[in-house]
Amino acid sequence: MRLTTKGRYAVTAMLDLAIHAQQGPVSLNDISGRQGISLSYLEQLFAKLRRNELVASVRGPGGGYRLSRDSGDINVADIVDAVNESIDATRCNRRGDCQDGQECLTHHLWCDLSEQIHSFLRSITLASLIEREEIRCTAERQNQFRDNRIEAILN
Amino acid sequence: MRLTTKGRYAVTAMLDLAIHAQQGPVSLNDISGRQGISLSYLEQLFAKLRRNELVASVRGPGGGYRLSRDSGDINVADIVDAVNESIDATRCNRRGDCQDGQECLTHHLWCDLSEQIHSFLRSITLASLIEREEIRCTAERQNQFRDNRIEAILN
DNA sequence: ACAAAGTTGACTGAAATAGTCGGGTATCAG
DNA sequence: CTGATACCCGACTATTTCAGTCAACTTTGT
Repeated sequence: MRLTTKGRYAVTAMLDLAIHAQQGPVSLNDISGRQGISLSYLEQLFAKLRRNELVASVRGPGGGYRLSRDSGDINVADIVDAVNESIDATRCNRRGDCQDGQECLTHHLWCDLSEQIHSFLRSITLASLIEREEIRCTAERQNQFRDNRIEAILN
Repeated sequence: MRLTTKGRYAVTAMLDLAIHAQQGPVSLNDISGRQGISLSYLEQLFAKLRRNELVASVRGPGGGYRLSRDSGDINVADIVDAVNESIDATRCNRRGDCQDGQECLTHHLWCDLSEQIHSFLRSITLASLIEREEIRCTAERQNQFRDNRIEAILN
């Protein structure tokens, strides 16, 4: 089981997308700027998110990505699963053939842990994250930061 | 955050140790045979477990390892932490400087997840694992398997 | 036509994993 | 005393994954 920057970046980017969704499609360039994630890497991640039908793309100028469903219908487990092939804690992918074709001594423990993590992440939707105070603050700060940069470039 | 065979092997080996504890020190050779983990790799893992004072060693013939405290006082989180440096889900190790010295958009989410996983693993002791039906069965099967092998060698 | 944006595939340096190997040292049994 | 058993330790390695880059291409709005 792994949860690395790949999964974390994906969730962060999706949340950024959800926050700025009301202003039409959001380009990866904007997300890259606000969240400090390299554009090329975002492209890789969004290819997977698109294949898993979590986002839809709009090509051409003014294009970008949209959530493919309501932010209340997308949970964190969906996102992590889309980019990390799986966040399973067992070695055998829950098949139970971890040792010589039979269950290893700790098979059930890892199954339980996997279920625990999954149900936790499944219980958290993008919509519920947007509600949170700290996240609204952080998002506000990031917009501010971007505005300052734009101003600096224009002057 | 990672949970790989390193952590899984460590827990499995410690559980094996706990199960066979009443017959004096358990050698890594025995654990290796029963659990299908390479001896050299076990040595690496037990060096860390010993440094974290989860086990104590007895050298010489008839030696092996003992749990350094009661199996009810050793939980799974202790073991995983001893071999994997940490099972933290955040990028910043909870410092909150994940993006340009400030908290990233999803910082609190990963903190919550880390806490969730940790408290789950902390709630499970070796003693409580031994109680479980499936584990008793698996352990019994592994003893059987070993006895068969010994018999085969003797004939 | 041009530029903005997504789409795709190949590539790479660095790190971690999952071990192996070879030599130690302590200690007990005979 | 000697040998076998077991822990102890450091160096080494093949493989995989991560995290990211780069280049070329297609689609589409103005």
